[in-house]
Amino acid sequence: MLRMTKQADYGIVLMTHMADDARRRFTAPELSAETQIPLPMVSKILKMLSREGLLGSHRGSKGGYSLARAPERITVAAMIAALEGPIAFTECVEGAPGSCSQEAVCRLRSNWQRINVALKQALEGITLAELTHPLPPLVRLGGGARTFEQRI
Amino acid sequence: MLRMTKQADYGIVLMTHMADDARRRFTAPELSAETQIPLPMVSKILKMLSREGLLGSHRGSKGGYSLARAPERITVAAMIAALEGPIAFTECVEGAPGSCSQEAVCRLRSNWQRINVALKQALEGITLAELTHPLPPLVRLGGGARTFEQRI
DNA sequence: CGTAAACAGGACCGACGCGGTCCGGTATTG
DNA sequence: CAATACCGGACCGCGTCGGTCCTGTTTACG
Repeated sequence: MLRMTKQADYGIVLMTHMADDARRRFTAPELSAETQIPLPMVSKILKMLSREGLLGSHRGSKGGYSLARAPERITVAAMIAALEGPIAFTECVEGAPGSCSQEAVCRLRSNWQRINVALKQALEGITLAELTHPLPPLVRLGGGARTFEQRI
Repeated sequence: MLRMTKQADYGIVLMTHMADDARRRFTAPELSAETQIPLPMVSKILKMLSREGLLGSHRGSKGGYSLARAPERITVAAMIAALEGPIAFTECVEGAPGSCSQEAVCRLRSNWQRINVALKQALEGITLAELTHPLPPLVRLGGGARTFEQRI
């Protein structure tokens, strides 16, 4: 568990595919054929990404979608947030203060927030450009527990 | 989104409460009263944690649950895993090789695995003992993006 | 100017999992 | 033997996810 939705997964597959030819304009049918993801799904996801400003869209015949920014400037965090809302480990992290009845006495909240921030920053540290490399030489995630043993 | 289930959330609240008095034996009704979590829910969660070996249980009158190990030796990762299964960002990370049709051509898998490992290690780096401190002096998560910019 | 291609918006739907409850059984204490 | 408490599992409503479809509207091209 603790996994992201299939929509976000698909979305990242689509974006990665588009990043291979960053200036090209892709139609939904093309992307469906090239990624094997069913067309209606592709269409739905591209619409969301476009609405969220990660893709530019051009209507009409010869229309299609293209990356709104260079792949280096699109983070994994942004894609996930666009497709499944803000990244929040627990309800109390996401909600406005007061949404949790235990808030006053809950010692966990600050911990969750830290974990959440760390996860978010990890995902913000990975760009679409880096995803295009099968075994990226620089993935901004430490490989060992040591990496996380830092004082705040 | 990208959040853990309420069961895991509750479970960690319960465990944290128990860690306050690590050698005490708690009954489900007691814990329900002390945490405001409905009894049937508490009962269900404690059963799971016990089955997974994080709690010891004693039946009969004067029975109850107690921590199976010292709070320093119980990680957040273990609790989450016990309550909502293995930590897996995407299906392809969790499933046996072959479960994803795109596997051969998918360049993303290795990236997901790294992200997953990093997340897992972050959660493994936090112990129940640390959760009992409202603002723990040492939470094993970097506070800045720099922390993650390390070569593997 | 008409037609085809393609995006836009949103309704719609089935299925599954989550959150939550309840019950019958068994072990332990006194 | 009675009370307490864990154990296993059935059960259920409801929301969300995954997925489809339909009705516009915009644009290119002949």
